[in-house]
Amino acid sequence: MRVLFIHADYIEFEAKSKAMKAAEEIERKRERYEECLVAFISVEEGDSSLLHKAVDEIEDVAKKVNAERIVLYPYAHLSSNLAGASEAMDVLRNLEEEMKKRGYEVHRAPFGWYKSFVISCKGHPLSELSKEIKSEEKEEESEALKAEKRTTYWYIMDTDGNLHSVEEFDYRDYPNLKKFADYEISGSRAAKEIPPHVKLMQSLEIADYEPGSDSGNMRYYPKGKLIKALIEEYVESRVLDYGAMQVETPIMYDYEHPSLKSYLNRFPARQYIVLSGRDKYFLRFAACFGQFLMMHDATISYKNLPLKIYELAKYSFRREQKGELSGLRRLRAFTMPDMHTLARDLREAMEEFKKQYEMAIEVLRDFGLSLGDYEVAIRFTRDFYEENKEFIKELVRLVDRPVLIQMWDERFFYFVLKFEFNFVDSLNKAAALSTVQIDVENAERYGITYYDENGEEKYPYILHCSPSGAVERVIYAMLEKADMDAKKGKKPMLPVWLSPTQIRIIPVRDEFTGCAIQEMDYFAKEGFRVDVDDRDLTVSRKIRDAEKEWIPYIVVMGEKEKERDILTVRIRGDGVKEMKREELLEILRNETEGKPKRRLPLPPLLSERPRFR
RNA sequence: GCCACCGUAGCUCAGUCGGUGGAGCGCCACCUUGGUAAGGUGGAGGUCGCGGGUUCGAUUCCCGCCGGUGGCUCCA
Repeated sequence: MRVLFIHADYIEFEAKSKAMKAAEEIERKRERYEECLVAFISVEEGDSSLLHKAVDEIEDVAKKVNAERIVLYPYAHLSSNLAGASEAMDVLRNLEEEMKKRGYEVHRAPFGWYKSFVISCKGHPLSELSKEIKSEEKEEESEALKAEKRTTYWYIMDTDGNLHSVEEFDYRDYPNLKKFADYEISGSRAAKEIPPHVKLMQSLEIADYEPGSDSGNMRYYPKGKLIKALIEEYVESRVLDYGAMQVETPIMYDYEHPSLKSYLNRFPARQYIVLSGRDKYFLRFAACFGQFLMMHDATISYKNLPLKIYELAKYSFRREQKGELSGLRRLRAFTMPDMHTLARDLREAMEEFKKQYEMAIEVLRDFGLSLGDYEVAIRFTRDFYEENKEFIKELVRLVDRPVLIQMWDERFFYFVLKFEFNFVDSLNKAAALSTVQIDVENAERYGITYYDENGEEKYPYILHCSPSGAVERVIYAMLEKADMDAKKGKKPMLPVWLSPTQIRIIPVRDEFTGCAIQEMDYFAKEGFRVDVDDRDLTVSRKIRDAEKEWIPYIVVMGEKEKERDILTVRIRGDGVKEMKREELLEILRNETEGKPKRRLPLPPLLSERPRFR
C-alpha cells in the first residue's frame, strides 16, 4: 500500500463521472472538509493483510500533525501494482472503520470515480509525506533482524584463543581493530571528507564516475581496465590451481522463479529490475543463483566432492542506497569473483574452509595487503563454536593477531561459520574483502544433492568463497593504503605487477629517442610494460610526470648511458642506481614472478597518448 | 529513501549584491635541445549541470530534476 499524506487547511472534491462499472454508489457528489489530514491511498495486491499496520501508520502521522479529521482518498496513481477493485474497496472501508474505532472523524472519497479536487496544503515540514506500507513477509524479516541484534555477542579472540569482551580488550597495539570493532558494533562513523582513493582513481586515470549511467556504475580508463584485468586473471588462476571449474551464468533471473523468490524474500535488499516485455527479471547480486541452478541439474557422486565451481560475476548488481555509494568502495555494479564448493559433510566443509582462508591471505598479500593491513572477523553460531573451539583458535593463530568474533545464539542467516578480511580506511570505515561462508541451508532450498557410497541422495554443505572480494574494492584498498603510505612520508605505489607502466624511459634529447625505443623493445619482448616519454619537455619535467604516475622504474637515456652501455634507473622510493639492462630485467622478473602479464594498455610513445582527465 | 552542502573552460577553482565571465594546470603553435619532481612566449577553448518560473534582461533569485559529497536509515 502506498499513501501520500497532505496536512490540509481544507480539501474540496466533486465526483464527476464513473471511472469503472464497479464504482460505488454515492449520495453527495460534492464535499468539503476543513483542517484535516488527507491520505491519498493506492491499495496494492495483498494489502488486505496489512490493515492494522496501515491503520497504525495513519494514526502515527495524524498524531504528529495533531489532526483529528481524516480524509481517505482513493488514488490509484501511486502504484503500478494495484489490487483489484473489490479488494481495494474492502481495504478502504475497513480502514475507515478501524480509524473510527480509534476515535477519529473519518471521511472517505468515493471509489471508482473521476473526481476534481482542490486542496490547500499547510506547507510545514510534516505536511507532505509519503509512505509505503510493506508486506508481512518483509515485516517478519525485520523482526528477525531485531532478534539477531538481541542475541548477538561480540568478543575479541587473542592469539592464544582466549575470548575478551570488546569493551575491555587492550587495543594499544591494534588501533585498527578497535576502529573495526566500533564500526561493526555501533556503526559509528564520523567521516566528512571525500575518501582519498576517489581523487587517486581519477588523477591516476584508473576509474571515474559516469554521469550517463546510474550512480555506482563506473567507467574504467585503459589503466584501470588493465589493473582490473590483471586482478581478475590472478584470482582466476588461484582458484583454478585450487581445483575449481570455471563457468558462466546469466546476469538476470526470473523474478517469479520459486527457489529464487524465497531467497530474494529472505534478503529483501534492493535489486535492479529488468523488464523483458511484461516479464520481470532481477539482475544478480552474486553468482549464487546461476551456480546453484547448474548444480541442481548436475549428477554428483561423493567421488566428485569436494566440488568447486568458479565464476567471475561481472557484473554483480546491488541497488545500494545512494548515500551509501562511495568511489570504488561501494558500487551498484561490481565484479565479484565467486566460488562455491560442495562438501559432503561438516568436516570436509571445514577442511576446505581453512584452505580457502589460507588462500585468501596469500591473495591479499599479492595485492600488497599483508596481515595487519586488514582486520579479521570470524562469525559463527554458538553451537558451532561449542563443537569446534579448536578450529576457531587455529584460524586465529594463522593470522597471528587478535580477531573480532561475532557469535549468535541462533542461526539467523544461511551460514554457521563465516570469516571476512576487512580493510579499515583513513576515514575509519571498514570494507569487507575476502570472505568464506559455510552454508547449511541452500542445498535444500535449491535441491542440490549428491549420491553417497550407499547410493543415497544427500544434501551437501556449500561454501561461498570470494578469495579477494570485489575487484573494484581491491583497487579501493590498494589506493587507500597507498594514500596512508604517502601520509607517512613513504612514496605511494601499486605492486609492480599491477603498475600500468613498469618502466618509463626518458631520452635526454630528441636524438636519444631512438635508443630509448630500442631499450623499450628489449623489455617489452620480455613481457614487461615499458614506454618512452618522447615529448618536447625538460628531463626534470618528464621525471616529475613519471613520479606522479607512480612508475616504479624510471630510466634516463643520454650520452653517458649510450657510451657505457648501461642504464641509469631511478627506483621508486630508493634513489638512482646505475645497472646493466640484464640486472633491471632480473629485478622486474623477481617482482612479478608468478603473476599474470598483460601488455601496455596505451600507446608506447607518450606523445601519442590522450589525456582522459 | 530522508536531510545538508556542492555543480562555472578538459582538470582544480575564483567571480558576478541580476546587465552573457576569470586564473593556474592541460591542449595547440612558436622559441628552447634539456641530466633526475614544473624552461619561456603566444593562442584556441564556456548554453556558468538540465528544465521551468520571476524579470526589460537570469550563470546570479525561486521551483523541479539530474549528478557529486557527507550524515541518518540500510548493507544477503
